[in-house]
Amino acid sequence: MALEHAILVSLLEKPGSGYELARRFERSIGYFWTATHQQIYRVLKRMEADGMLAVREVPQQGRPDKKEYSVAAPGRALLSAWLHELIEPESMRHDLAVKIRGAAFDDPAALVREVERHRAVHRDRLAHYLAGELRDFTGPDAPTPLDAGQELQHVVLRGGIAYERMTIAWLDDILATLHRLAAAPPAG
Amino acid sequence: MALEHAILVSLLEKPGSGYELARRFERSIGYFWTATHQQIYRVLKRMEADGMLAVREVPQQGRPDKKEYSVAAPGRALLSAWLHELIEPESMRHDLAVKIRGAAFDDPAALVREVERHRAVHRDRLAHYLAGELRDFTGPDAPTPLDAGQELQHVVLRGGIAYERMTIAWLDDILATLHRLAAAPPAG
DNA sequence: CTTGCCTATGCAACTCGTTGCATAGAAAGA
DNA sequence: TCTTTCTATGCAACGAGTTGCATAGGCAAG
Repeated sequence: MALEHAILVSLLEKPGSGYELARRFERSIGYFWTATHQQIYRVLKRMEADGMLAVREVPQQGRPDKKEYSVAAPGRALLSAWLHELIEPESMRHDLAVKIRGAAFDDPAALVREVERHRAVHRDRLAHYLAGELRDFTGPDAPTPLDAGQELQHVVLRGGIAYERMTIAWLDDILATLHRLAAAPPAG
Repeated sequence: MALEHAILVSLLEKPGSGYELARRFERSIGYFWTATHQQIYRVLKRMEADGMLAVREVPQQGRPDKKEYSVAAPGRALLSAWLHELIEPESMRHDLAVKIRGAAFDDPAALVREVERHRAVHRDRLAHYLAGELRDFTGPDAPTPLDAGQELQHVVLRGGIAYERMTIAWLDDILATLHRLAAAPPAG
């Protein structure tokens, strides 16, 4: 159950509403975790009922009121306990890999456009991460020196960058393989 | 719902029982997808009821009988339809990244052992993948030339290898960052 | 001879995560 | 003016995935 923990971290970094959290999960936190607003609202409600979070109703002008959540002491203790637990390393979980192995029983060439589409998405993500890195950590407008929290955010972002670069190189490898198979005589 | 598709691919590569599938999901298929035996049994039962799979009772000596599943024509059509669909690229989803950002609100140094543990797991996985690559694709006992299915399995395995290498490099980056933070004065 | 592991299948209960839908006021563009 | 988009929250239903437990014979180590 890591969504709880991701929410705690995000709210410690900055308190906010469910809606704001959902947008963060499309951006910085979403580099390594995704969640829809329904999931977030549901978990926020449960965590608040359990005393992990505090809520504050914030009236707004020209837009609906919001509920601003922040981390209460028990929530902080929960996060701390989790940080000291050992968690299992995760695997890749790529639908695309299933498709590629499945293509052996169908038409491999039909996958080319799909792989190219994925490549474009990952290329855009990489560009987005690199722009964020320049803006927040390595560019002229970035704070110097970085504090511990920023250093930790930066190393996570570097992970996202490395992941996208690796993925793009792999997708290129897949495309080269598909083209080789399409060019070669179809028997073995 | 990709577990269905992963099962179809695995059964097309070789028919087998739920138990055998569960073990494959710990190995080759598990490079990029995981599933427990309960999940697999449940999905197999549903897919068989839907006519996607055929079952054959296989009596065995010295061990319990097993149900050997194989892909029926509708299952093959289902897989083919999925292969021609466009799927969304996935994100990383690393618990560890959440922990690292959370460490800013706790003790960063306490994460060192956890990161080192993950590094050891990924190092072992990489060694395992490289051994498999040598055995099945690049070594002297590998078939030459590879057929299309083997080429596709190889490119998926290369993805796993690239992923593990990238992950190990990132974990080293994290360790270096944690040591730097521990050595530096704790203020900003 | 007892404990634990391997093969083999399965139920029950639960949480996690997705999809579709609904509400509702404000702003911006066609 | 009409439609779309943005902010903001939420329900209902379903499917995906996890955890604990149960059964049951064979095999091997202590």
